[in-house]
Amino acid sequence: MPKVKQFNREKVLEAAANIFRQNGYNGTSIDDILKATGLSRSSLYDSFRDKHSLYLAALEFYKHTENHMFEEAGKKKLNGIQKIEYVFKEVVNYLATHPDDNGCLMVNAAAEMSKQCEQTAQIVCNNKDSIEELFTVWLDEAKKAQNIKLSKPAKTYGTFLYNTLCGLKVLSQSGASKSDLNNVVKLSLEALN
Amino acid sequence: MPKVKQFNREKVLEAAANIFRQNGYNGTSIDDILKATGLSRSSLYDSFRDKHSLYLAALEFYKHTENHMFEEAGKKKLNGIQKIEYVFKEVVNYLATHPDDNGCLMVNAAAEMSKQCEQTAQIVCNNKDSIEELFTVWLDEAKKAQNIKLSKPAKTYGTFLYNTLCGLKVLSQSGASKSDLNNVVKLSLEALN
DNA sequence: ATGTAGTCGGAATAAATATTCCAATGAATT
DNA sequence: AATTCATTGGAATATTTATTCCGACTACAT
Repeated sequence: MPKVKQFNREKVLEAAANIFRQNGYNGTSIDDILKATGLSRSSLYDSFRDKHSLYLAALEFYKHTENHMFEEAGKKKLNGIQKIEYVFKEVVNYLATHPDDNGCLMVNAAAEMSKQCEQTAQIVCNNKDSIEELFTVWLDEAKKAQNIKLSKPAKTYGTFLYNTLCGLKVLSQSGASKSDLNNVVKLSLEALN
Repeated sequence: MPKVKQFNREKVLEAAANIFRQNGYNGTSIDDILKATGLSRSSLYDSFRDKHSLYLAALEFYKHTENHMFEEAGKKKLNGIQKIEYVFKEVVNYLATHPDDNGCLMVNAAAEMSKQCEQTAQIVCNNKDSIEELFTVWLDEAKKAQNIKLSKPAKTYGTFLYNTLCGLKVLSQSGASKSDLNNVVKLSLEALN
């Protein structure tokens, strides 16, 4: 049998996602990636085809990571509203405690790449749809349990909450403090009537 | 007297801002800029120093353009709330009617450059502060005129509205429809109690 | 008309870039 | 121990990049 893989694919994708998040796609060189992932040049091209394919793989990985956090929230013994609160608390906490991480790879991808790369646009769009949908499900859950009464379709509020989420990720890159972010979350949640 | 300038500085900055908005800083080459602005290579370096300085100048120009629209809203015979409504309507309309413009240069700069370039971070931060402040003034105005009663400091709502604004600019790059954007605005404005 | 000084076009440069290629390495099976 | 083959390091390549430089041009005051 041949030599076994010396690197862990998930660790590599995580490191790649981090470096792309910091510098953007066009701002990250192959050498940057090699340094960040510890990969050899050959391994990168052998296992991930090229820089662009690695970027898309890292973006997908990032999406799954974030979705995983959302699904964890979904499994908790909380009502719909509390799940939403939990998710926003997690996001704000992450943004505030990782000031050097340059926000969110997905938002950065939407800003930098969605008009240059159709595949990125697809991932960004799918991500929006799935998170929006998750919010919507939780809102319907809360409505059925009579924790809340929505004067509009739940989907409308789902979009609103996703908009808040995207805003937070930009705001954290624009010099906002943690209490700023918390206040935004508080007002957004109070808007659910 | 020497030959007079053959190009209009504002037009150049506008064209530069547009191409940077579409491709990002690192995604835009000098050749892209020359094509977009009609400038000669020599003129670019003579009049704008280098690519990076041109980027910062274009970002400042973009900021002034957006601020101008906001100040126009401020001059209208509208109450505070109506001014806010007007501004959001303008933004949504622009985003929806310019699908190829890749959103907002300021948001894209925050995402792509704020961690790589201290000067960009400064401009982004100043922009946040001034727009937030404008919202806050208008909210205070509306409160004084008893068009609204705010249960929290006006500044808190100002930040919230700026967050909504940033969200909209990301959302429009993530496949959201115009009615999605309108619904987000509607819910955000209803949150002002 | 002539001189002046900023403008322009494009060649030249120098550096950075993504990607390919190949020989050497090393882990696991036989 | 020998064989196997993916992995690895690094040199080599080809392209793109930002920037500089210089000669030609042109609009204006004299």
